[in-house]
Amino acid sequence: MKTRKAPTPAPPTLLARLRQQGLRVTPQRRAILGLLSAGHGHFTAEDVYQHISPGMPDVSRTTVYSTLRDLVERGELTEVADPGAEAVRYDTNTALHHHLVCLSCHALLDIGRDFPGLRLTGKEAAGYQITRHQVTFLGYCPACLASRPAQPTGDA
Amino acid sequence: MKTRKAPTPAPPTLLARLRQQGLRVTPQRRAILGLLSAGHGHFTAEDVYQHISPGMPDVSRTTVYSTLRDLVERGELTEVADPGAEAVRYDTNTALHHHLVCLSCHALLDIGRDFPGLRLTGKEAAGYQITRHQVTFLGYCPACLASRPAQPTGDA
DNA sequence: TTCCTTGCAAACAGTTTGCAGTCAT
DNA sequence: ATGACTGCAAACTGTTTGCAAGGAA
Repeated sequence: MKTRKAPTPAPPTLLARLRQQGLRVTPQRRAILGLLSAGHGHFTAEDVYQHISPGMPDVSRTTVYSTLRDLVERGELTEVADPGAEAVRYDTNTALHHHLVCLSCHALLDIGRDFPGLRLTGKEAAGYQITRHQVTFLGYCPACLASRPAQPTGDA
Repeated sequence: MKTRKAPTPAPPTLLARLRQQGLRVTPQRRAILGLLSAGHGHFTAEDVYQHISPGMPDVSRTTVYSTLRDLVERGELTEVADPGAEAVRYDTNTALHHHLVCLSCHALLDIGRDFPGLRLTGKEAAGYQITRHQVTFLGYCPACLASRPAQPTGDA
């Protein structure tokens, strides 16, 4: 999709940022980061591996895992909390946002805004230093709703 | 703590509820449910196993896992979402509440109230049937704060 | 008696690690 | 040239499954 356009000056990409942190830019990392930068998605390590394998037959899962871990450590990626999920999913959107998750198929949607009033009292915080908060809406996606015997509309 | 008081009529306990659903009450289940009912905690399967092993040397992890799964399926237990956690943690508090989690040691605190305004617009919900929501506050617990080189107070 | 439940052992999925060769710098 | 990075294979952890014996109803 990106076929040698005019020589635009390279923006301070994820790649550039990592290079500055002393990480070496290898073809594998280039591929992984390229995928992650391509759009805001939620990938599992396996997803990443499958996506880049075609164009890079030699990649190993090991490298994918280690690169993802490096990115998380550097705050360029966050892990998505999803009970019942088989594998860890990584979120390329590190800005404050929330999620809507399907309890059945684990489809994941971003909710790109924050909600006011999500603050704990000093007592509730119990000495914790809170760095962020995350709201997860749980439910059933349209597809799963269609193939289910109608969920009760909720009893609470 | 509960040492044979006056013969109060047995309340509709977890145990009773399960019996009604056709589940058989075995000593193993009695032990597991006893632990879970004892207080509102957050256990991993291994935790449960370790807790009941002393008084019941024959329990197997298999039974613990299968019982926990049954309980989740029946809505008597919920899985706690915690990115970075090694194992699934089960929450005996199925009422609407939220969590405060330590990013370092994964200590988990209940926030026993809801927050107003946590509703998605129809557009945001995108056809999902939302059944519940969950707020997770992430940060560092006092203990981890003490053993860390002072976290930045937060840049946002 | 019936068949749900248990526990063992083996299977599994996701992820991590040890190590020697390779490559970015 | 140097040491970070890679990839293979094996190790590991948490969890699930197959199956025969056992126990609740």
